[in-house]
Amino acid sequence: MTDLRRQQPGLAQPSMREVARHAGVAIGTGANTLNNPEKVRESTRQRVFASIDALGFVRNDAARSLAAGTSTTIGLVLVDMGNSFFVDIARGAEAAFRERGMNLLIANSDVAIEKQAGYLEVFEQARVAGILLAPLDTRLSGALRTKAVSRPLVLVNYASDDGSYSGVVADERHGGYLAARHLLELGRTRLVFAGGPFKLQAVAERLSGVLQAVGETPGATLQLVETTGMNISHGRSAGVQIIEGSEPRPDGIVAASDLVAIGIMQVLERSAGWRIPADVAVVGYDNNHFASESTTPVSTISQPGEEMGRAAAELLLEEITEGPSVKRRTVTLQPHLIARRSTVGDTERPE
Amino acid sequence: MTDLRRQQPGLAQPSMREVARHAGVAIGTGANTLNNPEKVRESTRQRVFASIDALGFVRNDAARSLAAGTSTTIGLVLVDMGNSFFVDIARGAEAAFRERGMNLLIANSDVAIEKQAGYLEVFEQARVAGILLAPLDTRLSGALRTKAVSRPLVLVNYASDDGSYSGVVADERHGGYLAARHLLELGRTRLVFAGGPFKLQAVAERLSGVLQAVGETPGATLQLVETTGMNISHGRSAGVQIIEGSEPRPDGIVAASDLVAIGIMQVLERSAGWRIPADVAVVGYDNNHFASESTTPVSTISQPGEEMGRAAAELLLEEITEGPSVKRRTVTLQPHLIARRSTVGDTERPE
DNA sequence: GTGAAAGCGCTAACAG
DNA sequence: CTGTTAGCGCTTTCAC
Repeated sequence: MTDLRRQQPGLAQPSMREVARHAGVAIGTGANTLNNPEKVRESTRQRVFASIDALGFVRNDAARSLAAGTSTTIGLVLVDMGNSFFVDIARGAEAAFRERGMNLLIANSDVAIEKQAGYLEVFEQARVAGILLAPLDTRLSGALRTKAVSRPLVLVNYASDDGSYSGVVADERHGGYLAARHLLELGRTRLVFAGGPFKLQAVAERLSGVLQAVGETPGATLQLVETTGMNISHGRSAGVQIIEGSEPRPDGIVAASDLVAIGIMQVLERSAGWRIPADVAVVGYDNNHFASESTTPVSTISQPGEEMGRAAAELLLEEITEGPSVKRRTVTLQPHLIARRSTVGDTERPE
Repeated sequence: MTDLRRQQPGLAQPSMREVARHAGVAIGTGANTLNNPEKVRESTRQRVFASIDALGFVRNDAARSLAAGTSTTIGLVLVDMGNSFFVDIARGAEAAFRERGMNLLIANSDVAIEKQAGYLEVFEQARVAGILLAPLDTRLSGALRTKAVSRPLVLVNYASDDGSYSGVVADERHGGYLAARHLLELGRTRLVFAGGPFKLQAVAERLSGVLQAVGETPGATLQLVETTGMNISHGRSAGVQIIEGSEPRPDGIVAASDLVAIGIMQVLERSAGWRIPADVAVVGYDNNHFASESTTPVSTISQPGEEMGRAAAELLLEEITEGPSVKRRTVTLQPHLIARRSTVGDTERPE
């Protein structure tokens, strides 16, 4: 720790044998110093650590995990590192593993199914202690069935269709319900749901929650605007459709993502001069970090990303500890509403 | 590939020995089938692959890398996965390594020096082929000098103070120059530079570029507003300072980050009613993904993140290939200006 | 082409 | 407590 020397990069690493010889002990004692310090006399330990420092020894983890048959690293295959929701998941999982002394290594599959498969195999081959997978919305089955998956594996943001993996998901339906309910409670009755494609499971569930809320409210109506994606540009075209839509004008919009919400708001305000939230209130989804940062902060449904990461980590640790006989299950976490100016106007003061 | 069976998770993995026995060949032949296919007769190879499939064999990479003394994975220690600039770097590096058949594993140090040190050690112990480090702006030296770093290591977004590591950086000074130059060319003469703290190297360099541009322009003036950080809230307080600042009003603002720019814009528009860009034009920095997505898209200096990742990957591959004798160097990449509505108004149509 | 054998660096008994 | 030893699963000569 106090030693500031730096190894010449590329030099051969000293082995435990060399450390042991340098310290004048047997190799087994050297190993015990690292793994079972209580089994080693204080003075011996000091000597060994001194040698470790002096030689710049770094334990070879490939050898360690080969011999011990265990690993202390966890692999996380993330569908999209550019999405703050998944970054939150990673952060939550990392914290949970860190508390157990385990390390989280992340691979970015970048919405490419073959990268996802490739990194799963990398982690398999590395014999990590376990794998966390935040997969693409579609075609998970293909990815997982193509190759043998023999490490403990837990899904995040995806429910295993056949119950063969534990997983953590957010209650999308409830999120949609919350969003619509919020608008209805503000007195809005002519709602629009915008997003898509509807075949995406998450979108379909959010919509079903919206439908439930609308159904519960006499006099409330719902218009559907399906988009081909969930980005800001899709939001813009949804905005155009809304403007050109039938009378009477909607007074509340549930967007299936914050990006869609922002795109819609830009078009409604700029092209049509609609005031937000006076003329129309807008709720987004995801609590993307910029949703609070746009000029009109967007009310949104916040996904419990960090909690989901933590919960997934707990499930995986369970599976690692208890072995394959563990009871597989899916944990559902609740999202919550964050009301901002796009629905409640200036009454809500951005902190 | 065509086999849909799935291993019981947790079952013992078959070894090459078992595969070889199953295929009726010697273990050495099994290894050759995988590593030197040309040395194995076609029919034998087929048999071995069939056994691999049948048994669900997954090569143990710990054993492989221990025996071979080489690895095919690269470690990337990222200071902040939540920052799209660093995500771009990761993406660029990943692509470059992928082309060489290497895998990129990412660790998020999350702006915590001890996590950075911890993950560096994880990668060291794993004997990865090389390490890419996007460190904290400050105190790099401490992190790297505390522990022996013996794997090839290349820095991203940081220049090694003593030239002992290769690295890739963006030309911050030029970025600052571009931002100020843009405002000056639009006829703005009373500029403000907002951001901070100024002791951050990147901020200081951006400022120096701004100073140069202002210095080159007769009649142009510059006012400094130092913030304690680079988030949106810091931008808001900078906005307040600007409003309360001395007459005459500034007509152009260079913010040291997009977040600061957005915070400033929110305050100026909402609290003071200044029109952007009519009264005051604002340039941000970083091209954060939401900069283009806010209601008034923010002109910005775009960091060449992906290119930096690629370049860093190339440097690291060089170092891995040529060994420690390789000539260390720092590659500087140029940022570029993206003009959006916050400076050029509606003449620039957001696509 | 194929097979046998010697480690890679470490862990985990077990014997002193 | 300390030292010895037998592998972990794979790569890699080197004979056959």
